[in-house]
Amino acid sequence: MVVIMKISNMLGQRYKETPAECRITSHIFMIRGGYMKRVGEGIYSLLPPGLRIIKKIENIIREEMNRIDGQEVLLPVAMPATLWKESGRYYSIGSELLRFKDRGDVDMVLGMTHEEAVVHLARHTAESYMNYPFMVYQIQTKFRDEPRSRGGLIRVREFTMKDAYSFHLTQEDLEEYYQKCYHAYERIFARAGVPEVIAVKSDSGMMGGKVAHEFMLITDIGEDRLVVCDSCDFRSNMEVAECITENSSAEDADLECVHTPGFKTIDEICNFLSVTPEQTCKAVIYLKKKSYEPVIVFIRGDLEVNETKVQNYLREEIIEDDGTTDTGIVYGFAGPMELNLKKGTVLFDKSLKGTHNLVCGANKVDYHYKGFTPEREMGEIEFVDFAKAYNGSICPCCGKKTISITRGIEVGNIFQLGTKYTETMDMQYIDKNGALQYPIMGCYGIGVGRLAASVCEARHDENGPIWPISIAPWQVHICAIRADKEEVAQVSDALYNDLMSKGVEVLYDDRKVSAGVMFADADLMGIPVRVVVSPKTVSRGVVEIAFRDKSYKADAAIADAPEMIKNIIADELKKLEPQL
RNA sequence: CGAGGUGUGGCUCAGUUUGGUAGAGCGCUGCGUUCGGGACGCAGAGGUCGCAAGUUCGAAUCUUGUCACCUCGACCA
Repeated sequence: MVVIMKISNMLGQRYKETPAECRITSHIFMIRGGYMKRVGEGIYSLLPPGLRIIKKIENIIREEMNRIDGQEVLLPVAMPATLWKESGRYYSIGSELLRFKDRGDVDMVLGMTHEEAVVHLARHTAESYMNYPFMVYQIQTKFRDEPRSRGGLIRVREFTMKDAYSFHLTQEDLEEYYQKCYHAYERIFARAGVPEVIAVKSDSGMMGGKVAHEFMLITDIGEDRLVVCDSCDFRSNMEVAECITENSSAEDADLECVHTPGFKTIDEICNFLSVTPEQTCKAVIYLKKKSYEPVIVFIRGDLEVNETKVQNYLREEIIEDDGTTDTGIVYGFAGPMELNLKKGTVLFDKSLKGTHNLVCGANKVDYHYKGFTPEREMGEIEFVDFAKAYNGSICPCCGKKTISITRGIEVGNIFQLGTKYTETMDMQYIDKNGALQYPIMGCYGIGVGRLAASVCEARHDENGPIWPISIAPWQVHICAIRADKEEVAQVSDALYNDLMSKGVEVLYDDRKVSAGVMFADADLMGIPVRVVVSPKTVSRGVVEIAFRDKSYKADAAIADAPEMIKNIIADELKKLEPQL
């Protein structure tokens, strides 16, 4: 890695104003600071400072993957579609998978993840049980043709990802290794300067498998909604978090059909009939994506439907009802009783279980029922958890009403995959008894650029990023104020050469610009240790050493400065070492 | 893909309502003065106003189409 750089000949410009297209902090600073430049939608070029951050994060990840016996490999970016046809994902994945043809008219894809490629690599290579377990990983470019990229490096189409794949003989062995990887991830995020990253339970989506965790940085700009308990360790992605509600103590009442002219929404009904949303049962309507058959979810009026749970229950995708299908539903007045569905599925959320005396639609224009008690009216019905957890709902772990909802950025994930890919792609080994078996897989990803942007989100002030020293593009930033003065140039040149010879990474601002410009740029570069050399300091025989986060500022004799700086860097790096 | 918004030098924007042939600040080049928190003066370079068609004697400005970007939603292995 290049150790030194002078700003006077470093490519890149720093901007005083916020570019119009940027909204979030990390995007603003990484464009303003000349870390990267946009090329197309969700596609960026990296300039030296940006690339150096990425490389440093990669090295931390590499060290931690090696610690848990990972073997680094490199899988291709472009590959023949046949591999993806084998696993079936060529057909099941939508247009996020970029497909194209080569000159010979052969179907090709750009890798958006590498399960297929890694199984191709490992099958017929690990044919004996004695080869197991093993883990391979790569740090490679991925391309996902996202419908909407955003937020600078937070969500892009082309990005660098560390992806690891482990292969095991038994589920127990996978689970043990999964824990190791979980721990390695904690070390990676701590070393990258964001020890506050938490693991949450997550949906395994279409990756298959059962157990999965996502590593999240809590921040308001995060795209994922998280459910965390303020009383215990419960942490989950909204997609899979169980919603537990408390029933009101309402008594049974007689069923009564009432005239509710034009009142369709829960608010209107509650207002008109003087009830609270908890005393209503609403119908939320979806369509099955393939068949366009309606799916009606009945749920307590104050709650929202968690669509991921519905999809997982139905084992197929649903979409919002766009109103173009003749479903036979009386919109605004749909209810569970006398529901005249031509086709479709009716589901009940468990928030309705054990409730009494609710208001619900009567499936007749301008009419609702009062006194609806689901189990009395409907007889045996299956109640399933389809609701979104909410602030103050009951924690599934400790039972207290201390659930709170926050947002987070997913910086990494780990999955227990199982045999989905080894089976579809026919990867087998011979066990002790000579029988053929499918190995069990786990997979583990970290988005490198997204992690860099996340660190910037978590570590900045109003003037720019404050990079943790472990991933800072350089460790030390020399500001030579009045570099046109002979004595300043001499001292700063000497310091720069001395630090370089000691292996310190130095960014040297040797430009003949005003102090204001220099400091503003230094703030944007966010380098943790700043050394100021100026006529004032030189005349006193010192240089000034200051931390970017303002936690330290002191003068050092010119002769002592290099050694002192070296020690400071060692100390600061040590602070980021995880406590095993 | 749905709703809303925006496209004018490298960057941030004004000018569009009411058509008359393009401006400011920052940045960039040169000279001089200044200089420990985005200095100042003077002199320069740089834009067929996203693109296309139309209306008009004349279009950055009006009409239609199209493309791109931003925000919210859908999607997200």
